[in-house]
Amino acid sequence: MKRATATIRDVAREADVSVASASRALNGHANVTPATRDRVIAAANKLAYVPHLGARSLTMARTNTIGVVLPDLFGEFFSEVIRGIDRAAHAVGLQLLLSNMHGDASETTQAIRAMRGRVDGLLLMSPGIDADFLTAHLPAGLPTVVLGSRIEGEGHSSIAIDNEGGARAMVAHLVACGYRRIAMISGPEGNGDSDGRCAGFRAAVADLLGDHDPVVLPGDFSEDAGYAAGAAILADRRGIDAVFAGNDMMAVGCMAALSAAGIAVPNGIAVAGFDDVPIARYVQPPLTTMQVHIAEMGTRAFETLMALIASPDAPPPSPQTLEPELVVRRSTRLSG
Amino acid sequence: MKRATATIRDVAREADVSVASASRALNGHANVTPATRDRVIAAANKLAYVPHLGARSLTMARTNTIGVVLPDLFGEFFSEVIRGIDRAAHAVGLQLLLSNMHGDASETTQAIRAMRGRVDGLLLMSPGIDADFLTAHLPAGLPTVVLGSRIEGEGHSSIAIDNEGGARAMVAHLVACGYRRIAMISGPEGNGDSDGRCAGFRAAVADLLGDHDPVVLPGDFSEDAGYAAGAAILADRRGIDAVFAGNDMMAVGCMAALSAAGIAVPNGIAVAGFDDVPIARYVQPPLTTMQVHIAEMGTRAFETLMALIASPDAPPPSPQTLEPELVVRRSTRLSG
DNA sequence: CTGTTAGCGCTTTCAT
DNA sequence: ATGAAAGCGCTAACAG
Repeated sequence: MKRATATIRDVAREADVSVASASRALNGHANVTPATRDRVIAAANKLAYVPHLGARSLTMARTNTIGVVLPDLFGEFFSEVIRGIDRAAHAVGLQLLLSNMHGDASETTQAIRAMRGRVDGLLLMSPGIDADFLTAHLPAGLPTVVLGSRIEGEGHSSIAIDNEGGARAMVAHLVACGYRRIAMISGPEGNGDSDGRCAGFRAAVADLLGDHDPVVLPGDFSEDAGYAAGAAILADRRGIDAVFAGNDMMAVGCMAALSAAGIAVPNGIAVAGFDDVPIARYVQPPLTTMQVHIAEMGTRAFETLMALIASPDAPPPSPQTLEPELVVRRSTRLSG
Repeated sequence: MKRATATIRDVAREADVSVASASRALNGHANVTPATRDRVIAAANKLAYVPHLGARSLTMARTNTIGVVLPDLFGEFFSEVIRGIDRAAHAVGLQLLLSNMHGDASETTQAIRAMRGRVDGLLLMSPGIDADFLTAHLPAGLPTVVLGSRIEGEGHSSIAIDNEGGARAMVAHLVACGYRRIAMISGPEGNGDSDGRCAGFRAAVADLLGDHDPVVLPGDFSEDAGYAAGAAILADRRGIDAVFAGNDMMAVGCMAALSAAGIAVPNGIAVAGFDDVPIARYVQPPLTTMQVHIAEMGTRAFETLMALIASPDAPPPSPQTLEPELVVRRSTRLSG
């Protein structure tokens, strides 16, 4: 015989008061006699009463939950964003409704709709999202901030990594180290991060080295792609003395290819990455990379969302940007 | 002027039908004239109607959400469990309400209570949880399965890693490689995983080597602790020819200490870890370790939960166990 | 096939 | 200080 959890009505009856009083007592409102308050508390304990938050949300039109929809991302990134969001959410007592979405944009729409009535706001990260998409698919009046993509339209908040600036910084570092012929390994075609990094790279090599037609090898952010690119460079070196991979995993793969061929890093060819995943400091040699403060992106996105929720008629929230930070390790430092 | 999202009533009015018909049409029930169905759909589109899932949950007494409360864990583990859970949940269209909890057991209680009325079931992972705790703090009738701890009491489901078996397997491997004096670096005092691994280690060295008083150095699962333990071994070697770290990060730290002192791994001293974090394959030499199928633990936990939800009066769900798998890399293979 | 009615569990005016 | 009643948005009998 499975007895379901007691409702506030059971508590009220047990304490011999109205549900109204029970509610007031349970929520610590002022207008309750200490006596009845105690009776209610006692009854609640006796019945092991646990409030039904779903019902409460309905009446209060507030869920104390924020929705998080993320693409199906690989370990590190995923957990870091969540950590950042969670840290901030936890501090103010909010829960996270997660919708890790695999698949395409239509699934994003689904995920967003599934949030209606279950969250007070939305943190959204999905490739290839723009202002039009948002106005088209966001339930009216659901505060939302977009992560990872810069949303230009008004009325939408976003926070993104400055990939372009990061790439420029890396090229500057490489140039400062004395490298003169820098190749890049790009990420997946059409990927926003990859595009930004490539653009920054191109701009920087043009500015700093006068190189208007740098070597850019195709990649897809995987270690294997990095390895292949490394092999390609070995096959047709073209004077390349440094390679800037669009992310760390490709850099790692590239280094493996180089080292398999007996080319020393950084003395033969320098290698740099982007992201600063944990592995970066453990490979041989440790990898120079652009550290992205992923967790902070989550935290700041959350805080922006809180502000949005607090004042729904807020001033136009300009897109925020997060600067990656250069981390120099031995993969680019010319020794001797 | 911020117009809130339309409700089903608005749709009904717009389509000039009752809310009942609107509801039926929207949910694709059979008993609706195609004509009215179309009218309703049209109205819904026109008003950009998005159903309020919170309200729906209340009436249906089903949330299509499962709660996940996890301790505040470090990257890899966290994201892997979630990935495993999410993969399975996504397949059947369920959402995840996350409660990553920092802090102590009382916070666990909080987190659990906060799930009432918002989820159909609970996946719970929290250090030091037992059957008593569960019966005491679980809202009545909330199906729950515990991850990472073996719950012996009846009426509760659990799924845990076989730490003891894993440790035994590792010792067996080490012995097979020819190592005879194996030290262990333990995890944090009182940690369940650590305790299991140490117990397995002790049992195995006793069985296999007749060593009833092996060296066990204190650690806390951190890389630094591993380094310190490595240094301690160097300071007082006692004939140790292999060290089994309670997790990979300590193994990595230990190897760093050894290599800093010029001791070769594995020829001077072999090192093994536990977990198979991504870093394990990238350190030099690559680390032999016990691979734990974390994502699978999540998936299986979820499936167990589904079964629990489907048949609330299920047979006694015996605690499940997940076997780690030996992954041999170069940190333990005697060369030549 | 369709509309009316009654809740789901909770909070909150509005009287008393 | 307390209770009665309305209602959050939706679905599910129950009648027509």
